[in-house]
Parts: sequence; C-alpha cells; structure tokens
Amino acid sequence: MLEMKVFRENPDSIFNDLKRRNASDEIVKEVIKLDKKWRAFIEKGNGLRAQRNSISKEIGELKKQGKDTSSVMEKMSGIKDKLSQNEKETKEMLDLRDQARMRVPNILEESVPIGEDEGGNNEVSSHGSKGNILNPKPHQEIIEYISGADLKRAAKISGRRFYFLTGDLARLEMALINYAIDYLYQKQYTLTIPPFFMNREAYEGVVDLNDFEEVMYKIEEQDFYLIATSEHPLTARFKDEILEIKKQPLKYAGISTNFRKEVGAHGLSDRGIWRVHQFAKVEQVVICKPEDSELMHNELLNNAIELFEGLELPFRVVDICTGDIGTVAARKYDLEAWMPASQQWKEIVSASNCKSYQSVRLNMRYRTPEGTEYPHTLNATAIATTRALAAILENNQKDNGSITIPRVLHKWMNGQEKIEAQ
RNA sequence: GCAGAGGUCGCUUAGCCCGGUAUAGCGCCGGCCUUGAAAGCCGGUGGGAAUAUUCCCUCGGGGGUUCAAAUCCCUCCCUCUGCGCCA
Repeated sequence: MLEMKVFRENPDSIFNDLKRRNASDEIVKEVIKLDKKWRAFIEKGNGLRAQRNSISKEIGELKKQGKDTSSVMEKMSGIKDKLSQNEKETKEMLDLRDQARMRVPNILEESVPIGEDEGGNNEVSSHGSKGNILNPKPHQEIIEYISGADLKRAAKISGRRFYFLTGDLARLEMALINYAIDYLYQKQYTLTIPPFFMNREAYEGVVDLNDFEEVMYKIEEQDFYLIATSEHPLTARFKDEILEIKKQPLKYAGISTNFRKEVGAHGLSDRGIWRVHQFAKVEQVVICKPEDSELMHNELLNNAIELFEGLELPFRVVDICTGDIGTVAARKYDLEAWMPASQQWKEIVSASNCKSYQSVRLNMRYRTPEGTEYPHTLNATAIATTRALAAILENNQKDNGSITIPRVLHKWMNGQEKIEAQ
C-alpha cells in the first residue's frame, strides 16, 4: 500500500506509473476523492468533539459549584447524536478509501523495462556455461533412476505435487540448506526460523490480496494461513512497531517449509519436483532506510548470484518488466537456471525491492530525528531446494547416469562426490 | 486446559481501589558548556487534520455505563507465575 502523502502531494507519480503498466487509473482518482471526503468528516468530527469536551468541562464546574446543569445537558445530547452519526460516516469513508488504496500497485523504479508479459523481461547477465550433455534427461526421469524421490506414493497419501525426498537427494537438500545458511551467516544475516502459520491481518500486510485465493492455504475454521515463504512472517514480524534502525540495515536469513496452492498451474514443464505444494527455502529478508534500499537490493541479488556460481550451474539474471512484476515489488530481478532437457531458462530465484509498500500496510516505522518514517523491505531467495535440486540433476548428469555433486556441497555430504544410478 | 497476576508514549514506570486534559527515569534529538568528547544543565521527544495560531485522537483490541473512562462493567487477545498435559 502506498503512503497517503503520495496521493495527496504527488499523484502524478502514480498516474505515470499506471501508464507505464498500461493499467487504469480510475482507482487512484477514487482514493483521492474518498480521502477528501474522509478529511471533511474528520474536521467536522473534531469540531463536534471540541464542543463536547468543553461542555463536559463546563458541567464538571457547574456540578462542583452545585448549580443546575439541565440546559447544558440538553445541548450535549444534540451534539452526541451528531457525533455518533459522524463517527459512523468517518469510519466508513476511511474503510472505503483504504480498500481502494490497497488495490493500487507499488510505484515502479523508472528503469523497470516496459513489457506486456515475461517476454518483455531483460537479460542482464549470464553466468556459468551450459555444458555439453548428450541427450539430457529431464529431472523427473533422473529422480526415478537414482531413487531420489517417490512421487507416486506421495500422491497416494497426499495428492499430486507432493513428494517423498529419499536417500542421497534428501541429503543433498540438507546440504543445500546448510550451504546457504553458512554463506548468509558470514554476511551477517541473522538466521531466523519463523512460525509457519500466520493470521489474516498480518498476512494482508505483505501480499497481494489475490494471493489469498491463489497461493496460500487456509486452515479450516481458524484464522491461520500456511506461509508461502518465510519472507512473509519475517517481514510482518515488526508490524505496528517503531524500529530503531541505526547504521546497519536489519538483515535476516529465514528458513522454512513453504506451502503453495499453485492454482491454475499445469503442463509438462511442471513435472517432477519443479512445482510442488510444499518445499524448503532459505530466504533473505532486509529492512532498511529508504536511502539504503537500492544498495541492499544489489547485495541480495549478488548473494544469490554467488550462491549459484558456487554451485557451478549455468544461469542468467533477468530484469522483470512492467507486465510481469506484480503489485508489491518496485523492482524485481530473477535468476533463471538453464534446464538442458527442455532447453529453457527457468526461474530459481526472485529478488524484490518492495520499497515502503509493505511497511505502510504493516504500519511498521523507524525513528528519525524528524519523526517516524516507513522503512523499505526487500526479499530474495537464497536457495529454494527443490528447484536447485532439479537444476543440479539436469546439469550435472553424466552419460553413465550418475550425478556429480557440486564441490561446495561435499562437506555436508560426508565427502561424497556423486550420486549413482540405482 | 485450570487458577492467579499483568498489558500505560522507543524501553522501564506512576496513575486504576476513590472517573475530571497521562507521572518520572532511561534512550534518542537539539542547545549551553568544552580545543574535542564525556559529565552537568536547559529544551524537545506517539498519531491525524488544518496552520499567524490551533483542534482532535491515543493507556492490548472491541463494546457498554457516564456530561466525562487509563480509571467502572462486559468481552476477546496476548504475556508472566503455578498446576495439569506433552515432542
């Protein structure tokens, strides 16, 4: 949600942004209109309350002196009626204003490329080499012959898009997690294991409202949603608080299982463990002063790049365009791994600068000499295990069916260097 | 889950019994002092609306009683202590 002062002082910045997104600006006009009405109600209410307070004082004085109060009491009852009517209208107007305001997307950074969909994304850089694999097998086949996962029985007891990770592949997942955690520890990110359930109110602070239908699972009959990423609890953690951000930004490494409905996703490219309802992810989360957020965005992106360079995987960095970026982020970069079997680049990391969009909704501020200010929030994948595993399986497959384990992971695999076909 | 005690401005805390504009300390910011700093002293330090100046809101959330609620009543949430249960 955008700060109200943007609508009041610089609405053109929103209108221009929506033009770049090729989106309607009706909703912005609605917010501005409702805000004016709300302010008129507030003023009227303040006047009534001022009257009420002064009459109330008068009554106190009169009673102290033992004088008659019936005439002022009568005046009071008229004011109280008007005030309760006004309070109802004021609240309604504020609710309407903020319902509309919630639907206005973040203002994008000016350099975000313009485009209709993912086809408009810009490749920024590429890393590693694609290798030379003869007849590469897709990861869902490799999983079978190394006995790395059991999707069939997972489907029997849970449903499609679930899996048992088994043996060396499960060990490899733990190695990836440890690899990411140790890397971020060295960069001063505080490891944080969050709650996996969050209530609706907190959740509204960090996501697009559509996500409630399309992404998060709701616990039946209870005000709980399963988290879709540790970014959500880590960012919502300081809701309604005034933080002390000294020099250093607040930096966290979140780790959790993530739960996603994946509504509407189908197709060949989603087989195996690429798109699943449940997966582990190490996430980077930063809360910082506005002036630091661009720098921190680069840091998060560089961390992801270094992690995947360490894994010796071929990947590229993509600058996400206006049509593909969504409502919350002001700038977003993805890392896309090269998948030899399908000959496609596929998303493995997403790094977003949300600016103050989340902190406004969360009512999370930090103290400055002049008062309070909304901090910027940023998030980026460090390693999402299932996708990293799929990329490793496809890129590291050998002619004899074995999989070489990236060197940086050996220390968490008891020195094991490859996974053999069973 | 049961019983008791609690939730007050960034943090700590007084006020609650007995209703009438929220107290003090710490931290932070500014000023004085100083070669510089510390200490000391002085002032400021939640949010909103409009501004020569003001006005309003804010004591965990919601509701009620009252001319008037941090204070009384109801309700929900959370924390602590003890008991119970438990990986």
